[in-house]
Amino acid sequence: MTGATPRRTQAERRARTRQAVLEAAARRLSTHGYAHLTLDWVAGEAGYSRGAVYHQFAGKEELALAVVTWVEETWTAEVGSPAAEADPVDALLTLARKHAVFCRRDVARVLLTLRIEFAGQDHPVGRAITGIVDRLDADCADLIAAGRASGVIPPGPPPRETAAAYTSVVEAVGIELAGRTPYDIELMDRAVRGVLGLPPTGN
Amino acid sequence: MTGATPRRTQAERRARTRQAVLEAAARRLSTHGYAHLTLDWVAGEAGYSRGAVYHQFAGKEELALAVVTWVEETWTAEVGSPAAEADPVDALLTLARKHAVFCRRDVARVLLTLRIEFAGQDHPVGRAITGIVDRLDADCADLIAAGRASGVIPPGPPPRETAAAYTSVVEAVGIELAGRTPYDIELMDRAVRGVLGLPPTGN
DNA sequence: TCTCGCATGCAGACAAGTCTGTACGTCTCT
DNA sequence: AGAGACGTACAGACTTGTCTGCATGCGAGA
Repeated sequence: MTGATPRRTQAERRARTRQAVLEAAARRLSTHGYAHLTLDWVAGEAGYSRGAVYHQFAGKEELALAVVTWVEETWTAEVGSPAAEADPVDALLTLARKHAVFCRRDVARVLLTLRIEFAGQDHPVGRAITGIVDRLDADCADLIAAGRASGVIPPGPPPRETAAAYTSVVEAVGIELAGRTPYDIELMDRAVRGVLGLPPTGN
Repeated sequence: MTGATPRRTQAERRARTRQAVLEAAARRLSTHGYAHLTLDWVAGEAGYSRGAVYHQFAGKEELALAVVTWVEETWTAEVGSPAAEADPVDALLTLARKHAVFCRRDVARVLLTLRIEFAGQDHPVGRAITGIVDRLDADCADLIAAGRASGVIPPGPPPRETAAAYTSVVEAVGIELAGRTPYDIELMDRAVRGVLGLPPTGN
């Protein structure tokens, strides 16, 4: 029995189930949000029952938090880390472009959807999202301040406000133009350059 | 005898109740979304019971739709109409600035919240929102095309995509920097100019 | 102007549906 | 055979929508 037999180890079986549930939940969260996320739908979509979901995750909230950390790790690997360059301008422009590419996937909406849904509330999922966004905002503010200090970024509003505008613009353009290649990247570039005060055609 | 006297006509009484319910629902929708909107909370916040809400509106969905049309009318009066100018560039820049001012109010988030919540679904409330947004997108696309034709807006991606980027940027910056005067308007200007391909400092 | 009958605004109780979380049984792997 | 993965039945909580009853405003007639 060496062929495609469903002969799996317990750990592999568990990991496979967990991943299937995680992806189904991410897909549902990105389009319907947390409130409309029913564990019955997630389990069925993943090919299991609710019992399996509860065996893998403590509950609905834990599942959503797992999705958030999973998406964040994916985002950091594909967007955040590649954009860690020396030059602040390059870093900010690269981050924006990479994010536009990242948004071509359906799960990219998860963070935006949950952030909007839990804005102004005190919920563990909302806190996780704001923690991620706040860190990103702070990093971008530092980059902007450094760029202003070295002269590669023209002066303007305070770094915190400029960074807030930068991240919100990156998020919005990425989601709104998701998949409309190649205009998603071009318009992302335009918007970011505008916020930072850079000249239109610098590439 | 304007507030203390409970001697009011029926029509006035009805209008007062309806407005109180409408405002409470708008506040809740902007921060918690449709799914977390409980009629019990709305009624209590407005100073009535659920029976009053059901007497004024056919149900939860009708209430949300009424909030949407109310917010849209307010937005059109304060943002859309004042921005109807002859010059496309002035119209787009004025619209963005007026929207930044509009976003300083708490109910401004309603359209964004509901749009995100019902994205990718088939729901009457979602359809109402997308209808509003689509009309605005189309109008902005026409403005951009006209501006390109007359030469006041430099060439770039197709008007539809540029308009989508424009509206999403206006929405995002307005919400994210709501109230941070005067940087909300300045960064709104920067972002919009960037999307349209206009030079940074033209004011 | 007073009063009576009707319509309307509004509150509370009730029924029905939905979802979460838990308990327990079954099957598969070690 | 024991342990873990998974399915199913059940209880509890929450919300929507409806229905009934009471209070208040409005118009007609004496």
